[in-house]
Amino acid sequence: MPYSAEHKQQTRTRIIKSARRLFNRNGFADVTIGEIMSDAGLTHGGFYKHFAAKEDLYRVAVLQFIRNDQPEPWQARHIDPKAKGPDLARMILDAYLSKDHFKDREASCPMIALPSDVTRGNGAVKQAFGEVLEMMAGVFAANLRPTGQTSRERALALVALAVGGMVLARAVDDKALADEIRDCARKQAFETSGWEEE
Amino acid sequence: MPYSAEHKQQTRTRIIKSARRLFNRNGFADVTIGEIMSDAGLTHGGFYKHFAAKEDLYRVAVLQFIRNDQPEPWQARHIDPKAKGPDLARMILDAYLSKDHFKDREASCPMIALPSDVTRGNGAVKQAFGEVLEMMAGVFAANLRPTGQTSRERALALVALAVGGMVLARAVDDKALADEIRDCARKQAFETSGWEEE
DNA sequence: TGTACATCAGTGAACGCGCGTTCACTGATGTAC
DNA sequence: TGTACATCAGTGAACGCGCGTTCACTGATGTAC
Repeated sequence: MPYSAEHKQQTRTRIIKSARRLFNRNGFADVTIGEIMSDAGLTHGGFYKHFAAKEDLYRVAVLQFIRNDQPEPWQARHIDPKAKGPDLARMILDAYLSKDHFKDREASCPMIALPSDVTRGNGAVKQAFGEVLEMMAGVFAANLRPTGQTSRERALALVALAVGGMVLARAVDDKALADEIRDCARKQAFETSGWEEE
Repeated sequence: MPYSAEHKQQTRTRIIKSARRLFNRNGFADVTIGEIMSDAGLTHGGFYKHFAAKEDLYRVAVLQFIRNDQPEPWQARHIDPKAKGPDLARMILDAYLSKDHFKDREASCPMIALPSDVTRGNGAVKQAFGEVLEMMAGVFAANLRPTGQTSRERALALVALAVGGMVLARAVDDKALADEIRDCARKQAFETSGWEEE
């Protein structure tokens, strides 16, 4: 066997990381395979030794966010890895609506960076998107006390509120307005969840 | 003067309308000038008698969509033009989170159809985006009783919840999940606003 | 009124370019002996 | 230990295609006389 067993896997991981950053920043259409491979320190031709097509990599790149075992900087700054239960849920919400997350486009959650791209994407990509959503909703639901609505219902609404707040904040020109939206979404999210704000 | 004075203006308007619908559905990159012109009943070459470049039309089409004060079908079906106050606010929320709006991609709110495109777009488009947001938040705020938070704070959170719910519903593959998200966002929105659900 | 003319919206072939993808090749590596 | 070999990740030229854009042309129209 030429090259060690992990060699190809490592290269593949490098490509995915570059892809995720570039797709996150510029969307699917405005990133070329050449750019991604060059960012990963390779040439464009080798791409097809790792992926069948550009769309294939796109799907994997979206999933990289939840498959990634290393927390992004904006997560690490707000989430204590030892935390559990409502504490963990509160920290995840806190990180999600943080200014750190707002600013770090390349490493941000794909639900914020790529919603309209994914909407127009193929089934596989949308399915990957759904997985991200379900994972976040799952953590929330596990730590909500049901009120009039079930905990899942409130968890999904909470995800919608957090994602919507961040998407709008990013799409707006006025920085003060962006902060205001993010802040209002955060306040309402803590009000709805009942988790104690720090 | 060949052709009547309005002739060119009418053609231009026809191109913009076609462009708006197609961009809304497919985004900037995946719509060709040929498609737009063909949709408007013309051939691609004539495009440059009306616009300097594709990007120019994109800007105009998005702005026209945003400034359009004629209600779309999905709005007309849920909003009584004579309604005022909390009734109107409730109807707007109802229309926004409706299945009609969900399905009508071509005429839907740009905050749902184009968020990531606009995020990567220029200042003029982002500013117009902010105008829609403020208009929607304004109607909500005027009809909310302040609780712990000001009515503006809750209004912005309400917009975030509605937009987030719709964006996520659209980006997901599973139709049942899409309906579920939309439903949860709706329930939470009515819970938060205090307006009576129909 | 009719006719010659000027204008310019609209046509469609053509061009240049960049992209995704393919492919023959290279060369670094692990294995066999 | 050294050497011949097989493998296959990675290279980079090339291909095909579709797109935005250009351009010489057409023909419908309003105007001049």
